[in-house]
Amino acid sequence: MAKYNIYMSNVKNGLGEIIRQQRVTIPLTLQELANLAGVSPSHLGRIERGERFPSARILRKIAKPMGFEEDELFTLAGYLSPQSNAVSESRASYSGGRLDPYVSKVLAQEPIEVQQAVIGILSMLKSIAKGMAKEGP
Amino acid sequence: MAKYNIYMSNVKNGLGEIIRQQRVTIPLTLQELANLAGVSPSHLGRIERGERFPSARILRKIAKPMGFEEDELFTLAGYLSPQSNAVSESRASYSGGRLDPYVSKVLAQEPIEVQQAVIGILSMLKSIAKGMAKEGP
DNA sequence: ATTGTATTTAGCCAAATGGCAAAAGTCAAT
DNA sequence: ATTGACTTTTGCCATTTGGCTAAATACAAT
Repeated sequence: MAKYNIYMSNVKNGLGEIIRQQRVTIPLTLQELANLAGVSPSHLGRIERGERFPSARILRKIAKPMGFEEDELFTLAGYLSPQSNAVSESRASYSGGRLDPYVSKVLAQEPIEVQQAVIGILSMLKSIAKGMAKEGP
Repeated sequence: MAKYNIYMSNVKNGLGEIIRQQRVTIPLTLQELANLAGVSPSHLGRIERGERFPSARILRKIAKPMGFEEDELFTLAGYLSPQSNAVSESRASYSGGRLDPYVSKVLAQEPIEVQQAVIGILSMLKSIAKGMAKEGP
């Protein structure tokens, strides 16, 4: 019987499973990911099978090798801030590289293809707008 | 001088600042959030000023009182899985309530208003599509 | 089957987390 | 100014994390 089963019991260990699934489909070995992330492979292994709860620091470290920019995993950040800061900055509109949480929530409801179609449309609109700007308003 | 400044030095403590900002704009006191989340206020305080790195377990706990469903904060999950499982499920296209990370990345580059305009357009398109479906293909 | 190599898991323990209780600020009302 | 109620920070320390090393386990190739 495992030692730290307090949390393993009914929690179904979502995060660990997801990380492992992601790592395997990349694909990477524990050691490779460990090197890329600067974390020990044994610790990663234990995280994946739910025997450890990684700190935010560790999550940060593994985010990039898993396919994301520095703390994009903590777009959380954006996620954590429904109405507050991002919009109320001095330069009123720059997103600071974060995704508005409401936008995110709505989009997440849609099928993947729709999500991707949306940004396809966006890029078309932008290119059109660019063309218009060249001609003048 | 603070004691645990190893990480405070050049990291600019993104996560802590964001959490505090979010908490204050809700608004909640440390104690209130602590009660709601089932975490000690002192620990929360230290997290906010970057003296501690919260574990994933703690992040989960504070996510809901900050305004999100159970582990929505760990839409991370969705975030962590660029091409793998979400799409390759049997029901080919349902997003599972997660946001495609590429989509997220692209959108996050845009100003907040653009992000919101995008979902505005999406909802228009959907309502149009709905109307068309009623008439027949 | 056996050897060799790559990958994962377990043992150990220094270092960090996270809770509790007490101290230090804050601030309004008297 | 002082009291009082409320919020944040600090000191302390049991528990947990996370790295290092060694032991299992998996898996080819011979």
